[in-house]
Amino acid sequence: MGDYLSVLNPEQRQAVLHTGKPLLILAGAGSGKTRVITTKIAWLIREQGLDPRSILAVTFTNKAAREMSERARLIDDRASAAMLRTFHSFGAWFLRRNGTLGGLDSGFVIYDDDDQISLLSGIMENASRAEVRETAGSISRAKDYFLGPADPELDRINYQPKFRRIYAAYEERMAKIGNVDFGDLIKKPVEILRENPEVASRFKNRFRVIMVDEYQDANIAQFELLKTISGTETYVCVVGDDDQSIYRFRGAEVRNILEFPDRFPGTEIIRLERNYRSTALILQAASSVVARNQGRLGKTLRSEKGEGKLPVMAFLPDQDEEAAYCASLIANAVKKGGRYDEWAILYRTNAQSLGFETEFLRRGIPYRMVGSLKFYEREEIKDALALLSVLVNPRDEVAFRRMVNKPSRGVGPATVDRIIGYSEEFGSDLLKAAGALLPELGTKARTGIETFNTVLEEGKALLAGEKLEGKRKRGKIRDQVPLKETLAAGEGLSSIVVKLIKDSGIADYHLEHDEIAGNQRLNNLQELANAASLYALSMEGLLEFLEHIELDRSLAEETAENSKGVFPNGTVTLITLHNTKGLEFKKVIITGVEQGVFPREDKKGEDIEEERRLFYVGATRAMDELYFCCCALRRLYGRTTPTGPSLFLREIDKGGIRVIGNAPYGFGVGTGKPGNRMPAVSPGGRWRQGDRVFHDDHGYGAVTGIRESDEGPVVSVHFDTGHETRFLSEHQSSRFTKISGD
DNA sequence: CAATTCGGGATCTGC
DNA sequence: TCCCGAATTG
Repeated sequence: MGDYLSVLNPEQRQAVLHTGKPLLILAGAGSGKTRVITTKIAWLIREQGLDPRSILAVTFTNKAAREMSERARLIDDRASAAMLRTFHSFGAWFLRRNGTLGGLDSGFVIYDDDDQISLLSGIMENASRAEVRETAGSISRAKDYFLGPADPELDRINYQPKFRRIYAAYEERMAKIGNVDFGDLIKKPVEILRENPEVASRFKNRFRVIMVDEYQDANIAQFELLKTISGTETYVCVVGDDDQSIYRFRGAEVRNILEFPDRFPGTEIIRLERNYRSTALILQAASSVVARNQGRLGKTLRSEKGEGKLPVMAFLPDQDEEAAYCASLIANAVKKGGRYDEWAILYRTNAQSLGFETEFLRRGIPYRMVGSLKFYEREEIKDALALLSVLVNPRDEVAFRRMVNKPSRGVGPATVDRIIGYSEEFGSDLLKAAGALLPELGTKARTGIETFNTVLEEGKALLAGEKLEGKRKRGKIRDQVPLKETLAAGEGLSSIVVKLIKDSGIADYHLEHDEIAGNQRLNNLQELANAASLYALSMEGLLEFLEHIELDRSLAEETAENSKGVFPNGTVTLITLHNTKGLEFKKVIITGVEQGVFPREDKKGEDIEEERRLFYVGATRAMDELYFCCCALRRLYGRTTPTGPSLFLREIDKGGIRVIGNAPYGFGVGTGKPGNRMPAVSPGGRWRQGDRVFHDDHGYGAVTGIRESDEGPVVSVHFDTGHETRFLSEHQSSRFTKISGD
């Protein structure tokens, strides 16, 4: 037996060697599940003589898919022929080949949330922005649950009677356009497979082994997809951890993992409970919180690393101090010989990253931000992508609307509506409809449409004629471009990206429109062109490029990161808690662990359980050191609000942590070091008699007293208007702003 | 049609 | 606080 098996512990080996019945691997954080999956793939090929092409491994993120592919290949090269994809990319792959069975042309573009909202706002004409957003969310959720507009159960998603009608209209519109949204990437394949048993059996025969990673994040539609492509002979193996299910908000269904044994009869379960990543004290802190959840299978993680250092709970006055504290921790550690890349700063929402960025820039601490680089959400990038979308799919109403009059070409909304109404006669082809409508338009609109059409036609010609005259044409185009040297066409597909953004005037538009960031915007467009250079200059290449962008937003991050230069000690990672899934760091600081921030104020019931799992995920990223930061004041929505320690901090075993700074009154701990007391905390936490306060309704006032009650400290306030009030410092503090005192 | 102003809402989380 | 869309204005 190969020595690649000897590095496994008994449970891992058991999981790798398991065959026959369906298998559910319950893998705690840091228990080596990726190693198990990759080893299993290699083992199946090597020892079981399986054709790699008959193995399908599904993950949720592209990062995970890439990592898995690399690691499997390291053990056995043939693993590269196995199909390793995310659920969504598998769906897209399926639809490109079999979409016609469901009335879908293979040249579809994937709509993201914004596009979805744009499309929907055309249907819900009088609705507010928020309402459209909400409805778009409902439609996505419905698709996650595999519910169509006619489904009786649809009420559970959105009980409004009109929702069905809107959902149906949306589907109809989308079908006419010939594109798909994220939900369709899962839902449509299932529908096609159900309606075409011969296709389904082809898949059931092709895939002898199907593995699903992070199974706790699967939604109902994804479960259905798994069901429809796995036959009686297919070996199904799912790996997951119910404690790490953090995507309920987008339809993930923990029940999938809880009920897996029922849905796949004969399932065997293997638990991986040895944790190789974190110290025992870190696991203890993480587990003591997640253990409060009701709906969980329950498992005991044991550390293989020894007790380690006490996790730290740092209480800080405000978010500026929080950033300063983190910066000092890191700077000191690096001074002692540590590396920047040992550290990660975790936060609940992207908005929290700003303070750290400022502080790190000021102190010269190198950092990188993961995930939040909303590169593809930038206006100029979306514009360029919309142009490319119209090129591959001239029925793309959303993209057409966005770009036909941008920059302004005298094509007003009335004209656009006419074109769209007229497009029926041209199989919804908007470019053809616009062309046909030309004679009826005024001079301004006519020249505008002509320009737009010409740009796209030339683009199309460039795509189609590449083999014959690609080189010659490229030269010519470069000459006619008015713009400075800033945008350079490179290899392959990048030439067409550059051509479109120049000729359409979008590059100039952004350069001039935004005096401050104009150049940056141009750089971003260049970045997009650079990314495109990896793809072939053809329709297929363009489709691949667009699909990659929609499904894997990390693409631009990597290029942007490379240009930053090399740091000898690496960079600190700034990252949202959600984005840390699957990652690990030596030292982790979880920031903003305050009630109202994490968990957010509006979370309760099952949502709180999900936040707890998120806490668990974050804490178990840490290998050696773990810190929690909790501020007494935080600026939220531009307003400074008093905040209290998160529920989760209260749930941690106080024996297993070290406290730094002033824990609020009633928190249950003094200061970390006995005998070295910090100044006594005031009753009522941050409130003291004599403090000046401000209240939105009553204006200015002063704290007149604090007394204890069953529910915690009660603060009395006398307003300058004469009005008297009392509030529970614990719960209602957020309505009062302290303006003096300390 | 573009520039300016005003007011309200937003910040979750992400394939 | 900031950003975006709608309304207002030139």
